[in-house]
Amino acid sequence: MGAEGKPIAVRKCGTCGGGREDSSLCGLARSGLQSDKLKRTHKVYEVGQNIYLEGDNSDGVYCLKAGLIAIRKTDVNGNSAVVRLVQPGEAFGHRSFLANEKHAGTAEVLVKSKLCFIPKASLDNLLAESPDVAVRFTRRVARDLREIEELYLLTTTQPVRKRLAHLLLGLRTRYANEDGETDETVLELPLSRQELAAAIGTRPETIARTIKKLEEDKLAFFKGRIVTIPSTALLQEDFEADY
Amino acid sequence: MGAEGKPIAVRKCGTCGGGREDSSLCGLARSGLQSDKLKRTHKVYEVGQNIYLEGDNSDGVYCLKAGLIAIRKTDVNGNSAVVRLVQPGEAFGHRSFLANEKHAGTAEVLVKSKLCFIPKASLDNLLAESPDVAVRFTRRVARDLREIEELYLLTTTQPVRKRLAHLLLGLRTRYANEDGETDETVLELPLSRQELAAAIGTRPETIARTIKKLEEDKLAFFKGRIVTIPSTALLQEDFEADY
DNA sequence: CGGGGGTTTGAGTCCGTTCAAAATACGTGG
DNA sequence: CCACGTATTTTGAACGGACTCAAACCCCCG
Repeated sequence: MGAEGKPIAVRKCGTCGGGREDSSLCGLARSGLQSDKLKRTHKVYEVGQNIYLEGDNSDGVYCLKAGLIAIRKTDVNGNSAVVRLVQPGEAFGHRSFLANEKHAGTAEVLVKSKLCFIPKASLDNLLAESPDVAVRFTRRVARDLREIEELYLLTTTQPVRKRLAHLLLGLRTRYANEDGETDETVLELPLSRQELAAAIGTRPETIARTIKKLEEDKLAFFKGRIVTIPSTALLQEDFEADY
Repeated sequence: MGAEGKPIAVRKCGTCGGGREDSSLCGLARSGLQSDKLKRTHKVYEVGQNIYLEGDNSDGVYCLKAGLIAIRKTDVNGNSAVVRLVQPGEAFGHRSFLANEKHAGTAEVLVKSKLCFIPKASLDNLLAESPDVAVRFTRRVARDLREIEELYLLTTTQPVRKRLAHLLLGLRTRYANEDGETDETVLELPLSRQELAAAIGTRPETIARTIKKLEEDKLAFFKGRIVTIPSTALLQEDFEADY
């Protein structure tokens, strides 16, 4: 009954930005049910706010429209790690909903964010009526799983320099101004140095020193939050190098 | 329409061992479909064999009945990390099936293993007919996701000593002979030192040295694969300590 | 009894951390 | 718009955990 038979196109949710393919919860939801049964609310959060805390009950699923969110896990001793960066077009909070568990991490706003929220109840209806959507959700989580396994491998085996290069290359897609001609890329970091450090699992001091090295090697230049990469190909090369 | 309405009890698959709750693919499958539509095959693998390789197409899902499997991811430079240890009663290979992707890791047999295999085709039927089962699968992956996030946090923030203590504590449940009286635990490690090292993301030399330290502190004693833990409470305490 | 892989030990190095101080950027009120 | 106070970032120096390389050791198997 729910949804059309063929896979719901990889579509963005209303005003959702570029979006990671197939992650769009909003688009997903809207194609599954009539919008009258699907209560979506929209919210705006300022930098530094938390959308939910580790240990909170899951009350629904979020989809980021604009801004930047970090999902951070903390242990009993206060150590913490940023487990994921949520970029516009991506969903978050879905893991706990799907597992029927409390939130396993805190969602912190790094950049003023607009997001839409679909309450648990709506989603339950949606899932019950539209098996299609369930499959889609499952894929989403299965991919999240692969992604964090990759992050785990990267973080446990590569030095900070490579992890930073990797992050820059990843951010480039969304925040860059590529110069069609020269392969030079200018991007505005959506993160502070501290956040940069947390995102790759190191300290701010190390970030500063690593940045300096990258500049010495002319792979990237940092002026505040503006990063200039003379050649992404070169940076990529450095990232892949086996030194 | 398949399956009874209420949640299929958290049950073990036939001969599957203790099993992690709700992970039992076999039990899951059996309650969803008649066994004639569900083709399960049983296989035995020797130490050192690979059940599937990173990059292989997913052809179905496995459930470990006895033995021990490591899921290892490798990058382009040959660096690798054990992303998960599969213990009896647990499913593996399901991520790729659910995401409809190629295997993202290699399944290596660490201890002679018996397992059952449910081919893709059977599972597709199962999922199509029994939404219940789909939900269950989704939960499974959602929990896998939480677990590896926890591993990520542990590995990026804690020194080898703690990670080793954590692994011992985890293995204890399944492989230990607890002494009801004294809190002393004796367990036979299902892994070699090399595998121990891989499992916590370090080198064999570091494992050897760390073992020595644990023995100096009288927290655990190693004779070959036999580990004696005078007090799991003490070991746990050391693991949680904030030094 | 002689390999041969796995494990342990030793020495030296390196990357990243910690602690502390200096420099810079930032926001707020005057 | 400037000045000030605060927070962030950068720099420096020293430490330390884990790694590398290499050799010795051990245990299991043939």
